[in-house]
Amino acid sequence: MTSQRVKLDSIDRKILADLQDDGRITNVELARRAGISAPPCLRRVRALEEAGFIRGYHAELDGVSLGFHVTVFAQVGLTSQADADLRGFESLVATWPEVRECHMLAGETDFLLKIVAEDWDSYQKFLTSRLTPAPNVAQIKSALAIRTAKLCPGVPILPPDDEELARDLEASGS
Amino acid sequence: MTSQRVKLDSIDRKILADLQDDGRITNVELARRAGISAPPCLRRVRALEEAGFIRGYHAELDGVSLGFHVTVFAQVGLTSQADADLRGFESLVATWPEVRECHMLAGETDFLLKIVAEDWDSYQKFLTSRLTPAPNVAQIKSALAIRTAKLCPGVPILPPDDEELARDLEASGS
DNA sequence: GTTGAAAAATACTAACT
DNA sequence: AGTTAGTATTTTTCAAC
Repeated sequence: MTSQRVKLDSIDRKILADLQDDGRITNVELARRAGISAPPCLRRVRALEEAGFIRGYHAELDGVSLGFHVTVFAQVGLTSQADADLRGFESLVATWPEVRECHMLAGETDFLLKIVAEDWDSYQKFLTSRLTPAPNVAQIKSALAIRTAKLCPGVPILPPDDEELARDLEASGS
Repeated sequence: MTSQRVKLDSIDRKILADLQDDGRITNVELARRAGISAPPCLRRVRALEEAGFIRGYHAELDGVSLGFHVTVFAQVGLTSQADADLRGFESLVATWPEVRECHMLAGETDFLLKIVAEDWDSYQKFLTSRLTPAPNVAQIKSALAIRTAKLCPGVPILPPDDEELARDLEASGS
């Protein structure tokens, strides 16, 4: 962690894109795709982890196969918009495993929650026993997701084109 | 792929929960936590992958560090609700890397898109050059996410409690 | 200070019990 | 499902630019 790289070169971007695409790729394959040998590739990965560019690694599970048939986006409005109350709601939501995402929206100072449940009944139970009675909750609008057409993890990081990669490879080799 | 396990026992659930939490966990550590030895643990993982419970593995990247400062939830209404038109929109959206998720919502037959961009300008550019001119798009409501308070990947699968795990371990050992 | 190469440790895979 | 042996990968150490 001694060297905090200020800027990512195209090799780093290629590594990050490949790791987001396949989190269990072997280091040698990752190095081969990036055009460098394995040891410096592993050092770059460790550095990227230490620097916080990589937050972790996760298996992507199939929700439907595991019995989670319902995804709901709930828009929650609060009565108080004081910072302490907003943080309090976020802290409470963080303790509920059904809530997978919690985003604070601009303009109307309310939250968008992505909630995953086994079926509609269990979601209703969560709604009435957890979310509705929570402090500061003024209104809830639930939108059921019929089907998920696309579900990409992470960010739209693009692997560098061959030209850029070749240039940085030459720069790192000289 | 010969044995399609019809039901998951608590050991499988423990394995899935651990893999979702840490996708690069070693097989020996995974086996240790599940209470079985490494080879059968790896066989279970392969079976879970073949059966489709595990869709893949991904590195979780930090969007802000990588320059993606904007997350927008766009609610898109279409003019035509014919199945072919819905599928056509989904297919088009699938080609845009900025769109990370696309969910079809119930009731109003429109879509909720999760869009990640570098800044507000690049989002506007995407909006005017890609989404707005797309066929069948009638209206778009954009909601900017100020901050993301919670972002859990996947599903709320719970690791089995020790009692249930001990029972299944005894059953598998006999 | 970073990269490339080689050796030691570890984990994974495939057999058999 | 557990054990053992073979293979491959990761990790560490060292030399070179």
